[in-house]
Amino acid sequence: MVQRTTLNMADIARQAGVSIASVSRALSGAPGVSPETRKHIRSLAHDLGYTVSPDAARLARGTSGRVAVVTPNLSHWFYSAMLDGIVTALHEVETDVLLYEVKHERERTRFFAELPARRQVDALVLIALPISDEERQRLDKMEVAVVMAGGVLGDHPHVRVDDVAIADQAASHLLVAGHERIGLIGSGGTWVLPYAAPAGREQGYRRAMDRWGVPVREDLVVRPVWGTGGGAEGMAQLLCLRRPPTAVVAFSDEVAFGALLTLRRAGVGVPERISVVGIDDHELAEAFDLTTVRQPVTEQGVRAGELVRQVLTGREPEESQVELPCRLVLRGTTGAPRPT
Amino acid sequence: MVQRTTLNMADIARQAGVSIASVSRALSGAPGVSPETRKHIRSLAHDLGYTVSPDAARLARGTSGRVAVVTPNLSHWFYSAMLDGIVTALHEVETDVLLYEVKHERERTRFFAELPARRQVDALVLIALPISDEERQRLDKMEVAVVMAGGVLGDHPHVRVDDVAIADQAASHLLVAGHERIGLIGSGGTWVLPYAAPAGREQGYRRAMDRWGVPVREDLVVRPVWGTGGGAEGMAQLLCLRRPPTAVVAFSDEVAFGALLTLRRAGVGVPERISVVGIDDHELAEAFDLTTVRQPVTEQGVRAGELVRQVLTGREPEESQVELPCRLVLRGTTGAPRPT
DNA sequence: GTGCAGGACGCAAGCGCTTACTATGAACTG
DNA sequence: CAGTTCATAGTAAGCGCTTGCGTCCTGCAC
Repeated sequence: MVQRTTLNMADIARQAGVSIASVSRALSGAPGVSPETRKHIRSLAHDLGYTVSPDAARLARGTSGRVAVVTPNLSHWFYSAMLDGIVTALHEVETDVLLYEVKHERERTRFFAELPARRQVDALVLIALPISDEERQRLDKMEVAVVMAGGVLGDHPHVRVDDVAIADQAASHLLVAGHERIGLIGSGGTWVLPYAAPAGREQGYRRAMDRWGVPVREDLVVRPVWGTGGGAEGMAQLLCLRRPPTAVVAFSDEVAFGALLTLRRAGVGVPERISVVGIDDHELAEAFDLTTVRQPVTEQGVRAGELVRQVLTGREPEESQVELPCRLVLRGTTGAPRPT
Repeated sequence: MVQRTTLNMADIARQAGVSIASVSRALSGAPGVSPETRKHIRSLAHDLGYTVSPDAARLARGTSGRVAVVTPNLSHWFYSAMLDGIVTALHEVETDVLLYEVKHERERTRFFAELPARRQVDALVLIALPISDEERQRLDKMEVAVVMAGGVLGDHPHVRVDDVAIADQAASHLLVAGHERIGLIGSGGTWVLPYAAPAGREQGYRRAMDRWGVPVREDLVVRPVWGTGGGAEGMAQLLCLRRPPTAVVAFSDEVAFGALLTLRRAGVGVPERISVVGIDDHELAEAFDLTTVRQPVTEQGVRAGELVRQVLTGREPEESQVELPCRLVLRGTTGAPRPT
């Protein structure tokens, strides 16, 4: 026997001198109560500090007004900026967010295995999380709506940027400036399931080079592990070459930061000797004075949140596969190649 | 009438040829069912992909196994690293996390006003969120457990670092190296309710100076707005002085990053001409080669998560006011003052 | 053989809501 | 003035679970 501890809908009903049903209707906005009654009940509820129990409501109604957001990582800028957008958008429509972090392969497997337990949510937002076919099938079989933020997942609604185009822009910028020996610090991909971005971005780099008729020198393409450390290492690798590149495209800003660190330590002038362009426009890119191609991360999150809302509202969203534009942000780490 | 869409406990009961009560007991681990029956029911439930509805369980039982985490900001490193720790710790004990972001004063007010609605959670974790007295009282009156992560809140359990000590360490490092003209880039505090860190850190700076008998020159103390931009501006301000400092303590690493940018642009050698020390050990501090005082952020989150668990388990935590140690991380932005 | 303890299980009363259905009376219509 | 209509309000049947209590049965002591 659990001690009754909070106010009840019945308490409100009693005090207002109406039935529980009326209270429910008044509070939920459903029709069937006169404006005055509604107002009276509402103000009473407010004064008493009463609010409808979401759990009971969910049980009775069948939907929870709750959404789960699943992210592979919380402490990295990209994911948290995305999350920020999602939460902001969802907050506006009074939708609660349940947060799940699945860092490792194992956790992911487990998460999807336990997914049925999560039927406490109406929808699932995946932040750039790659999943296996089997997991996708499980998802499809469930009655939750699924939205992908920062990627693609079958026919589910999604929001993302064009990774190929984004890297193409980065490389093109260097090509336009006259660079030819352009390196790429890509990503080693230590994941079991591949994230979409690395492959797409490498492809974009190659596409741009192709278009300009500049052959890709494979020794200028390195793939260290992801992150600042990897960037530093990758850059070091490139510096060891007989003829280092005059410019590099970094797979992401974080990688570029690492590359810049190596260059600074090596006493290599940026952009005099080597130009560096990143991808993402990390919140600290400006502090590094890094030229980069900006992808609107928080906005992607917001859009994803809106997609969720639309899907939940029932009406099929006008446009459920959103692709946001990216654009070059010129700062101080790129310039023309030094005349030989 | 909502269409029954998922499996029911009744479905399982029927198939297993037992009563609903037995299924509930078998699945929840409660006593009262024979080991064989339990096993049978469990495997059946597993095969059918059935899981107990958390909502119904909560309704019937009165507790939700859900915790709300409230943060003023999601996209900044500090908060998301903290969140990361909290989520990780809570994930281990199967506690779901509801996430709330309250960016502005107004949202905060609203959040606390609506708090009763949140009785869907068993506990509340506040990430370094300053709240008003009135709000605190509301909190105290509610039956939720409250844990503060990265700060103090009345007698509630909390995890944090000593901001005074942390800034003291930063300044001392410079003093030991022989600096005397040490600037402070603090924080302007545009918040209505003051965050604890700024004041504490400024105090720590002053304490260290005092201890070394070095008078604080007020013109060397600037308080721009928080963040990288503020840091850049604050540093610029200091550079304008007739005699700029030979070293600066930045209120946080992000501020230090901005300061470094200004110095680089101004062509001022770091640390030859000016040393810079930050506070926090931001995930990118290493990329900036920034000397800083490290505070264990994610770990604070983890500890906060553990506090929640303890509080929820009922047993009063052995130690509910945790203060984690910080330590200087030497990197390349500090050195001895240049001999005059 | 009788009595009793105790384990395994079913019954049924909620938990706090939503909502289909029904009742009531006021406002209209012809 | 009877006959309708319609807005408002109440009744009560669940939603899917937990749990106190009662029942039954087996095993054992006397």
